[in-house]
Amino acid sequence: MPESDRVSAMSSNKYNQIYREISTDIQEGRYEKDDVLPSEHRLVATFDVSRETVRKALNLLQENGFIQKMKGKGSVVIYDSSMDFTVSHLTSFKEIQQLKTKQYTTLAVELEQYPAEQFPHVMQALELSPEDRVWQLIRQRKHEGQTHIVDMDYFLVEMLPGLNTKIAEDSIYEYIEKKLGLTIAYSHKEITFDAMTDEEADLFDHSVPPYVATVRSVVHLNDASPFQYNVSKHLASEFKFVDFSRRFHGE
Amino acid sequence: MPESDRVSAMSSNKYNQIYREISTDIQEGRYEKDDVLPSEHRLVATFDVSRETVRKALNLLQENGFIQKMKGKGSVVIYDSSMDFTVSHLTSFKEIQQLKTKQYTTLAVELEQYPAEQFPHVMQALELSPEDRVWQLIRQRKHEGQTHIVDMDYFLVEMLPGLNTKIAEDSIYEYIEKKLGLTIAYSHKEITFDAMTDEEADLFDHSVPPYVATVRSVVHLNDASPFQYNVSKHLASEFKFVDFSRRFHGE
DNA sequence: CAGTGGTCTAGACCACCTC
DNA sequence: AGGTGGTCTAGACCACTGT
Repeated sequence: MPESDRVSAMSSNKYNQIYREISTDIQEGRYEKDDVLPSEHRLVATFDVSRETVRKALNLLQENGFIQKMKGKGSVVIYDSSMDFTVSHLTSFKEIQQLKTKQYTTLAVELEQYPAEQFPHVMQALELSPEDRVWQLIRQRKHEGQTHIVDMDYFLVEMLPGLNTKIAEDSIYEYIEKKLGLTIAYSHKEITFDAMTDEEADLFDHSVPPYVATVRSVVHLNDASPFQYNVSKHLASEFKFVDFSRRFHGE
Repeated sequence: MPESDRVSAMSSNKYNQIYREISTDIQEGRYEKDDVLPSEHRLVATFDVSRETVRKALNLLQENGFIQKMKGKGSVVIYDSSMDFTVSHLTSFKEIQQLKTKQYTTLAVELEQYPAEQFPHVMQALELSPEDRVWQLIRQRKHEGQTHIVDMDYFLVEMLPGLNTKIAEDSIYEYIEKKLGLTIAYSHKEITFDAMTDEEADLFDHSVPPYVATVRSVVHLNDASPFQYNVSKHLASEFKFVDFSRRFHGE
């Protein structure tokens, strides 16, 4: 194999390439809000692919909030690059939200192994036996010296044997996907607002208001196995969650 | 047209029918978590459709959190009917969340027309002119005598000329979709956490904690026009937002 | 009417998993 | 090797939108 085989995680099928090309055009302003994309027929000619392939790309654009397709009219751009997509770190599952504006420094406060039975919620969420060993990782996310987020993460030790505080302070997801070759597929999240406990008040330097937005999530891999249990406590006054949803028309 | 034309909003294309049939089977326990669905080949035979049609149905099931497809293996059910999908009213865009457990009574506190310039945020979100007239609708949602949610809604008057408090206390969405024949397509939501204002404290009967979860959303129709601006204030201690997200693999 | 997107088909080739 | 899902094609017919 003489050529570069370093395509990495870049999906290289045709409809994904078309999706990336058009979404970049939208994000960089070559298409503006309310513009109409070229028709499917025209895109078929432009990209020299079949219509179904073009349609897959357009459906991706629609699902991700870039366009709205309209029968008889065309595909209209609905993404406004001037919109506010600032959002708390943890909601990084949605592409748009990768454009995070705040710079955080991450400090690993604790990284220890425990038997799973110490954390019944984790045991249940990750489908563990009481004697399985889990990492408990606690991290502070600071912005301008102020702790905005406290993350508590739980992983099965045997899946992440080499975890250390350096990795924890860089990017765990990069380690998981690039180094271990695992693929993250989906997650369930729950957001609630809670009064701070005393320990939390310490970690947040006794900020006001004494409330946190709690995001609990279970992250699953490709093979549907639950992989990570995360409890992310956000200083309530700094928390913002942004969501784009499509109406479900199947009932 | 001799036959019943009363198909209403029930999408009657093939892949939607297959989607509904299988999702019902999952929700009613005929498939359980970790079961593997029949293969695409088998479903093609069962439903007597082409493979792409079966695949559209399976993709819908995957997008909506019912299954996870795995290359070489099959489609595994990941939906657990025993899971907690209780959620605050406003997040009703996701199908799963229709199974709301709490019973709310709705009281329309105010329904008045104003010039749009009174509400700059609304004017901007709904792309109105200052002199456009908008409805302001304020509703309390009560559970066991306690106000849990205060909704403030804004609509362009000329789009909803017949709005009245009876409709407001029943279902506005039914009125919009069934009576007016409009189709809701998508929405942007923002969730933040705020201290109550004095007016809000009144509407919430001076509950503790004096904090609310604020969900601001702009709802768009089929033709991409912004239709509704909604600010939903939830008593912080009663608020819970549930999200299912798929990892985006296109970058 | 012509142009648009929505649905559906029958077949092909590939990559992945299990035996 | 045989079964699974992933991608892609070329073509068809339909429903909706505009002129």
